[in-house]
Amino acid sequence: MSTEATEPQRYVHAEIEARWQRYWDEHQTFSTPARSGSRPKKYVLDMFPYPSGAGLHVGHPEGYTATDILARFWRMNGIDVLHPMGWDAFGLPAEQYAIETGTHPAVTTQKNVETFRRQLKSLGFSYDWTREVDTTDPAYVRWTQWIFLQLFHKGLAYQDRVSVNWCPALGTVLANEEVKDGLSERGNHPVERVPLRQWMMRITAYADRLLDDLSMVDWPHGTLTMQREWIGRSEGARIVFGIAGTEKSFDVFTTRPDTLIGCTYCVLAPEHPLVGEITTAEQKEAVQTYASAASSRSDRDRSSDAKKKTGVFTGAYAIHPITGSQVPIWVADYVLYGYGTGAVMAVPGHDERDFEFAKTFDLPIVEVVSPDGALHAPIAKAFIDDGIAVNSGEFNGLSTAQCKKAMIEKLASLNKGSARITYKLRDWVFSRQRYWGEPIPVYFPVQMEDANGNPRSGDKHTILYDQPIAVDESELPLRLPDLTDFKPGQDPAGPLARAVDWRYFQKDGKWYARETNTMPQWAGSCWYYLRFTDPQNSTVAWSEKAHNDWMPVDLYVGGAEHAVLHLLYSRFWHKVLFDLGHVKQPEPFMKLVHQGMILGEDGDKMSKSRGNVVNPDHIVKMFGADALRMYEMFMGPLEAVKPWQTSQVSGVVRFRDRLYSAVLKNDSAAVMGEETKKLLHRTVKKVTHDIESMAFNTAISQMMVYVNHLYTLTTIPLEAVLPLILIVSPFAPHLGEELWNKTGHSQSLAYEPWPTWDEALCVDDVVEMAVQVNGKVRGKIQLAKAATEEEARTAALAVESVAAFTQGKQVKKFVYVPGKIINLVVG
RNA sequence: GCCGAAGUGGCGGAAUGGCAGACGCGGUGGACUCAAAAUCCACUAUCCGCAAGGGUGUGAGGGUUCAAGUCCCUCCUUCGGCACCA
Repeated sequence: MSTEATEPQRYVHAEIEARWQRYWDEHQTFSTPARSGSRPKKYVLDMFPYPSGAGLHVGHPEGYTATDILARFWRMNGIDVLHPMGWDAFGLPAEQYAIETGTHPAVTTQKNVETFRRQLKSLGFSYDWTREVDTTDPAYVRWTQWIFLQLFHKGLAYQDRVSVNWCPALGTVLANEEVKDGLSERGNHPVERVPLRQWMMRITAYADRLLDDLSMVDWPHGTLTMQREWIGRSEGARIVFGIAGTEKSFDVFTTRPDTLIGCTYCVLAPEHPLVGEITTAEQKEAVQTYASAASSRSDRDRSSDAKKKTGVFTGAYAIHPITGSQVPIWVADYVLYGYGTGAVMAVPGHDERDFEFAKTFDLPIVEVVSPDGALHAPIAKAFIDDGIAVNSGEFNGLSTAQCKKAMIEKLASLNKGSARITYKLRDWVFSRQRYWGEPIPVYFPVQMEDANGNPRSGDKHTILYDQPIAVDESELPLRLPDLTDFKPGQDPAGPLARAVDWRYFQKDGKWYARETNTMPQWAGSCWYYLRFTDPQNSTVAWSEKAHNDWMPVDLYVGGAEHAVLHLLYSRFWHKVLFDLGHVKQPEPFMKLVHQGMILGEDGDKMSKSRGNVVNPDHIVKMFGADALRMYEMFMGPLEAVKPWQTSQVSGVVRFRDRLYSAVLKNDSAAVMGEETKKLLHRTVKKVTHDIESMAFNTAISQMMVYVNHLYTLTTIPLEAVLPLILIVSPFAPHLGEELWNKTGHSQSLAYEPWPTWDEALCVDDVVEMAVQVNGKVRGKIQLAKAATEEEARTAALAVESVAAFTQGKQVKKFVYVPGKIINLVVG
């Protein structure tokens, strides 16, 4: 026999990985099983990507590898797994590219999807590719529009004129969170505030349920907090203030009704409709100037110089609902029109902002809550904590909690107020003035000036936006018209307004106009997890059976950047669908995990401009898909933010190659020694537990320990490596399949039962224990776990290195924790 | 400012209150080789010491405990999120 023949073969990743990927494709290894009901299921979901032109980024495979490991692990545990992938493919970049080059967004999208699919396939993920969905596919859009209509029919989708962030350069409205310092987050174009007709989603109707049902899900603590904060429920009171000399009144919202007696002035938001009505002639000019200046500034600008308080007196006075005294009414932009009632009662003694404002404009400050019941005038700073009511007449002496209650009762009896709950959460601006989104399936009657006119040829007409008509479900999907010019233009109606043949149509001799706004990118991602259960269904969005088979999502993995918006919008739609009976659980995502961001080698966020982007194609080519997968899992805890280091990849490459050649050296006749057997069982146990708790880095480390041990053996028994092949396979599936095949198996290991362990082999009867003297390790002993305290003491004192420190001293205390530690306290 | 997460060798990181630094990268030495690469083996927190051994050490300072990276208090730094929410 030649030396070459006995030399273990090298692991040629390019050839082996391509071969197994082909095998999985040809054998449909990962097609989703038909559910019979007798086996448990797991729905393992990744946040699907936006297929950008830049292709996959090393950040993507991090979460995808984590879910793939669990999907493969659960299959091997006899669980039916749904593990799909798709594309969140509407969005601004494709449209921007279309504007620049004239290439249709559908063409760009298709090309990008192909790149993403090829790249994901090259990583060996066990997705069921027959379930792929694409949010831009008319067969998908159809059902997004269908869900919109359900919301519309329930009165949850409505039109309103709202002051929005209009970006003329992008020709679209941006969400507050998409605007940074008066510029658009994408492209840095200037943004202005203008009132526009918009489609809104009444998410506020679901505020309490969105808040309460967070108790039903297993999500990261921080994400739950962020959602709660975003909803921002706050309990307080609505209080009515009359306006002196008129019949008019206004409501304020306060969380501190107990401080009402200390109210020395009121403040209206500049946008408040009463401002124009109550301002006196002398103050008119100043107020108008102030209000118009405030309205032209963005929310962000208005809040950026929050420290400096500005405002103008209206000349009008409000009547205090309890004392009947008159307090001045001011206008100031620290009061937000969009929150509460857009008006506040100012209690400078007990609110920091009111205090600053009162100081600036020399308004009176009264103490009505005291920390100790005594009086402290003048007050040096606002006392905002709970205390005891003072200077409050009949309420004096009450605690803050008692006083709140008493004040609300008093107000109610006077018909001047009531308990009230307010939310920070606002309704969702749902329309976009863009081309590349789902058309909103609504149309409006058109009134022609000349009854024989044709709106398509520009004859004068009026669109009756207040009479929206839903497109009939049978006509869905309402497709986008083909355009060649995607430029946004001046018209806030968006590019679709130019497709006049599409926009205007006749029915029964009357003209109608389609809605030219489109849906936001969130729409498609709000319900894709439902479509994955039944992606090809052409009669319903998903069948009841498909829903029952797979919902809810058991594990959802994605970036923390979606902690609020995507997850909140998605939960909102889900709850609406729940109320309509289309889904059966109130919450869609049971367990949520955020993978941490992967930074560049320089420790900065990866970005093209920094030039620190790592392309997964390059890593796969150099080291192989299994190496990339294992490296990303070995880098550190999944949730942690961590820097990429290409030099570290060689560690997992060596591990893979050592494992490969150790297995190939196996001897089927050899029997495991006791030490090997114990370590194998412990390794299987630890890897199993670590996968379940998603501690992939320590699972890999344990397998490395085991492989290192195999290298100390002169012969490696086959029985010592078979379980190893199985437990490494979720991490390195190509390696697993190759070795499973080379150890005489003709079938894929994808459904091979997961190895078990013998607990008895995982515990030692005799352990090495450290012996401490005054907390410092001074020696080691071998001791039975069952040893008595007396045996332990004798053994410990017999150790020479220990005796050196106890010599001539008295043992004041003897600490013995069996199997853990011995500590001699001497003095 | 508020909320959240985190600070451990040269680097990534590990450690149910019980021997800090598993595992990996890098480094040093050795084996193999004509030589190199690859591979294999050993060592590798730091200070004093020829060694045996000892001292110090988990962002800083206190505390609880026989015992603290881990629990408590004060502070510093970094990252992420929110930001006049009445």
